[in-house]
Amino acid sequence: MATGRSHRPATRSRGIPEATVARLPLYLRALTALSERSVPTVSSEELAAAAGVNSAKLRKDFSYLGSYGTRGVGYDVEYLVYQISRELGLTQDWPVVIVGIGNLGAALANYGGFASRGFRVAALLDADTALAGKLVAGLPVRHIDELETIVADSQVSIGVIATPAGAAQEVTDRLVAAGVTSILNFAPTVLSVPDGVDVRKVDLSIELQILAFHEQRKAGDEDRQEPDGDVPAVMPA
Amino acid sequence: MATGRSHRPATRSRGIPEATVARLPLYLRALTALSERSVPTVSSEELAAAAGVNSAKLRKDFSYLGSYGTRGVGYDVEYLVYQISRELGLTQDWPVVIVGIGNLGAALANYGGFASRGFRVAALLDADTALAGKLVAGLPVRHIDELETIVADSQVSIGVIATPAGAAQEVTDRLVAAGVTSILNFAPTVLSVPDGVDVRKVDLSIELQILAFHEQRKAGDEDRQEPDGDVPAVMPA
DNA sequence: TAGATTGTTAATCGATTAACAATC
DNA sequence: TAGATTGTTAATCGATTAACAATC
Repeated sequence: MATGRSHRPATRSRGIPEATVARLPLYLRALTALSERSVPTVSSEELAAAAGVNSAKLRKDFSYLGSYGTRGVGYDVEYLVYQISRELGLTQDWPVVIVGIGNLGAALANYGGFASRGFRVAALLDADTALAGKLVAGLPVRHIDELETIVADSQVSIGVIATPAGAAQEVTDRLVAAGVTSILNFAPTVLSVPDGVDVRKVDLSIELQILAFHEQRKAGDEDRQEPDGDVPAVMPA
Repeated sequence: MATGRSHRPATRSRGIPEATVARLPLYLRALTALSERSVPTVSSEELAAAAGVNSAKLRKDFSYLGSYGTRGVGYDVEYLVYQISRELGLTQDWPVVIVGIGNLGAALANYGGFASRGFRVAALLDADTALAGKLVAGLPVRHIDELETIVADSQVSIGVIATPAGAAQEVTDRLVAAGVTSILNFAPTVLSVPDGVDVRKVDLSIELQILAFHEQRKAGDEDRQEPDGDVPAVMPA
């Protein structure tokens, strides 16, 4: 979660809360849909509904970006799309490499939402020499040994890891050494990285376990009269 | 996020914080690794390091589960594995259906972490009749029209959506109508569900955008002298 | 007993939300 | 002007963290 040094000039008080940053893409998606339907303006209430949050939260979030709305009217859709895109850094091009072109890596390479938002797949890398040259999503798979060259040549700063867990740390180390400073990790491992490198993790198994927890509670509430709270099968009463 | 009614008997004060629930799978994974190496006990400090959190947080988290440690000694690995598994509901079997067997759906079907934690793929479903019968991860793809029967027959309460965004809401409605009460959504859409149904969302595009935001800030700190803060290309100076 | 480490307290921090004055 | 809706305040809630007494 290190965000680098924070010696911001008081341009206009920086520091957008993480929770807000995480919701900006949600707003952007809803706004893009409105834009495609040529809707000119939208109220916080409507937009919040489309994004699945409450409107007070949305207005608070937007207040960190500036005053981009008009009281009594709402927000100009196009203008807000631009402002949020700019704030998120999507007005520039972000070359990414995907490492590990198994089922998941291929799925990611084919994912449409990539290109549409300033992200460009600079290369697909895999350790399996048998894969080299094979086309996935129109791009040739290249060997992992080309990692350093590609990251340097294409100025890649974002890496996506879709390797097995066992390979993830080594790949991370190589990416970081080559100059990558943001990593999206799909491998089920905790990665260690130096300060200044951001890691985000996507973990199917964790999400399912969280669902199971809540699911179990629902079952406990209804079926049986609660499968016995805290006391495990170890103790007498 | 609805967790159903909460008329808990004061068994021993329920209500594990969401943030804690979300970390239990992390601890469990670290503990499982220790268990495989036959490590008998572990301190909060060691386990926290392995899970990538700080030890105060870990001890606080565990305190919600009960007093499963021994002062001066640490935690018994096997016992803790069992307690956390039980708390998460992983001591029972959870049949899940995966809907949408494209690249991503296939990747999910092949994902090993599934079976290892009480999750069992009850069926793979797709709307494409051409896919029907094809084996993916050893299971035949079945037509989406079998959804209702399968959910009922296999007592499926968890559904995984890996369809295109356009199909996700309809699939959700059918899953919910058929009795599914937990949904893991990989489609980039906000789903609406009735109370009592939990939805968790995994969104590649959102994760990348969050990384881009931080990446942009790093670049702004070092390269240029900050790409001009708030004032867009619209205004003069 | 001395050393180690848990479980809990209390302080702090960050996020959410309702309410409403400002203002289009 | 009257109605609508933003932007902001302030209260509340939940999560994090350091510190340490309890206790093995």
